Amino acid sequence: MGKGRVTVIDIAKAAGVSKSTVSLVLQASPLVNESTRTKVNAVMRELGYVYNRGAANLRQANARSKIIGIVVNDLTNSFFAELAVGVDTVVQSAGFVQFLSNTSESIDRQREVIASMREHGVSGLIISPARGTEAVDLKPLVMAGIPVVLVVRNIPGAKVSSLVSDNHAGTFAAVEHLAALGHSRIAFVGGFPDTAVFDERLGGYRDAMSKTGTGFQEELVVSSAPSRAGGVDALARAMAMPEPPTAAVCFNDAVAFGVCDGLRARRIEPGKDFAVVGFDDVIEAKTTVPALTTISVDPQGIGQRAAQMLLKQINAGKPEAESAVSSVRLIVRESCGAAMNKPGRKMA
Amino acid sequence: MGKGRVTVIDIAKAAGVSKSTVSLVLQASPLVNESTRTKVNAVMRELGYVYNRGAANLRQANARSKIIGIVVNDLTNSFFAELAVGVDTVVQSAGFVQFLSNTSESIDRQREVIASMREHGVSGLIISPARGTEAVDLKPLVMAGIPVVLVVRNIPGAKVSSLVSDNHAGTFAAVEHLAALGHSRIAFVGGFPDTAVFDERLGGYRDAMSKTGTGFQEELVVSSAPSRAGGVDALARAMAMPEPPTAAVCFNDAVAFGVCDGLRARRIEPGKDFAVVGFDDVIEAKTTVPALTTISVDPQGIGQRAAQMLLKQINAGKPEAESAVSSVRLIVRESCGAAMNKPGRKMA
DNA sequence: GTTAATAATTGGAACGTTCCAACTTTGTCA
DNA sequence: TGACAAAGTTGGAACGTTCCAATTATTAAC
Repeated sequence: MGKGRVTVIDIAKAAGVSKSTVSLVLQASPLVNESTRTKVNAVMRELGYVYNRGAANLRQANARSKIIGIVVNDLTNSFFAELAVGVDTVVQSAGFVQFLSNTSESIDRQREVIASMREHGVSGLIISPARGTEAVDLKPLVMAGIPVVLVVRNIPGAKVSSLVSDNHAGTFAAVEHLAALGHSRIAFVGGFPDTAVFDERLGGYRDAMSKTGTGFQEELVVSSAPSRAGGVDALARAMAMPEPPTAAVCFNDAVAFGVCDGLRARRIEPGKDFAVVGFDDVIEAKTTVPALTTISVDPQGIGQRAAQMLLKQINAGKPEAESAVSSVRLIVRESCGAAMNKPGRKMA
Repeated sequence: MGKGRVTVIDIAKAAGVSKSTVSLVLQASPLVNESTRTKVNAVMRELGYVYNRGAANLRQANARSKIIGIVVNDLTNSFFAELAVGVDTVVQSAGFVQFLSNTSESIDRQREVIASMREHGVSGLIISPARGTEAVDLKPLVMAGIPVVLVVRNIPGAKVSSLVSDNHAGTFAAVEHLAALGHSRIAFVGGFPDTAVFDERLGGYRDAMSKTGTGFQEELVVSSAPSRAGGVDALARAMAMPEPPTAAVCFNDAVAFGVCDGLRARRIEPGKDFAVVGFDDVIEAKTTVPALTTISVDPQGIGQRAAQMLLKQINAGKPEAESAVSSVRLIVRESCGAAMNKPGRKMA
């Protein structure tokens, strides 16, 4: 039981050098003699020294800490969990460590969390903003020169970097594929209408419906919470129409799973009697039955790329905002009927 | 663009008081006059002051930082994502912030991550250890007096707190339920045999099989990776037996989903022709079709309780190790056949 | 009007590190 | 030999905060 913690001074004393030398060893400076270095390192191990980053980056006011913060709006959604894993892999290998917090779509919570991270001196932030976040909420961060990368949801007017999926292209491709399979009554299912992501995905759907000649019809858009339960609910409303759809492009995979659940409950077999396409390609998508046709956005990849963008900004010194769009691709599996013998043209 | 960051001294100067007074305001000390407090607060807001925790907990060597670390072995598993959310809710409301890292079952990574957290001065750690973690790996932490709560997996010999589910009781109840429904060939499916959790769950299964009179048979234990894919694989091996099982108690929900997938691929309807019971009660369990009968362990609840245990230790000062078992209960849904008319006695 | 108690405020020292400029030692060259 | 450079090493100051003991201002009591 050492009384206080062991410091560089203790090490210096025990190794018979000055604290300055110990500090140089810590920073792997080439200035220090090899034999001194090994001796100091030995003493550090022996005394169980642990580096105090707090003290360190108090002194070096210029270089900031080795912490990056990541703020997500719903960690229980596996999309974000995977995104966090992607971020973790790259920041970790750059010697950073990650602060992760979950806002549960609460703006207040988000404000607290970001404030707390600033207090801890994060070098940068990766944020998937809560619904309703405005450019002004990010103002203090850019004023302070803290690099920020927005992911998943962009915020117009905020002068920060962003990395979002090509939502428009995703749903566009999904509709084209379904049309090629012979579907014409294709619904757009799930998601909250007041979000940018919803607008983009809906836009891709709308444009593709127009282009393929079937035309866009407002009634085929059925919104809901972007969750499995929301999917079940939305499908019920869709099937209650006078002329129900034969296929659905879903807001995300969670909704798509819900749609499949709802179909089965009605004795309609997804992939056979009805085509379903998701969005995100979460891990479960390929193992579920029927395997889900979906738009792959590679959550881990996005996390990695966002982390790289952030590190670049941190190292560059001046935060040069940069906008990137992560490309997506359609992964055809069973739930759209393409992998079966015949496309799902016969309806219940 | 302020040149340097704004400090208490800047605030003091602008408000016409001393830095000590500003410090007292920061700590919400009752010593300071109300009018002074409001003036100082106003100035802080005006100048955009942000508290420097690094400097603060450098000075107060006794009270440690307001950071708690959480280390999980697989963040992509939604069980752990939910656990993290549970931890977050309670530590956040106690004014702490959480460091989250993912080890991906790598012992080396785990060591790095823990070292990094120590450097940042975490006040305590919640750890779901990577496979193969030994008591000696935690030694430095207990030596340093850093409170640790192990979750999910306990490590014998480590003198730290732990919170694990009552695995034995869970599988025991599952078997009893299936036996009551008329099953006798009940398999235990999935999981890696070299883990404590596996042993405990298998133990509950074994004891219940003996008690119900059907007896324990080694061949009915089919291990695999604890994932959806592992479940598909294990089921294939189980159905290849001369006398295949009519029911399965699965290592966890992921495996159970895989088993359902595998059954459907064989045109066997889970919940009707074959009974499936999972373990964990992840969110998807109740919305999937058929809804999964499972052992509820409430991941968020475990996270919350672990966080409470940790905070208690942090506040107590001396880390008094405490072992808790989180009780579980059987949630009967459709996949075991109980909610249907007849239990699944007719076999393929 | 003096003393005592209370309320509010304050300057300096300390926390553990890094930076800087200065210093010592050793080696090289004219 | 003296001058100079190179290689290592070093003490003190600084970073932004909190703690402590001391100080001043205010009120209460006699």
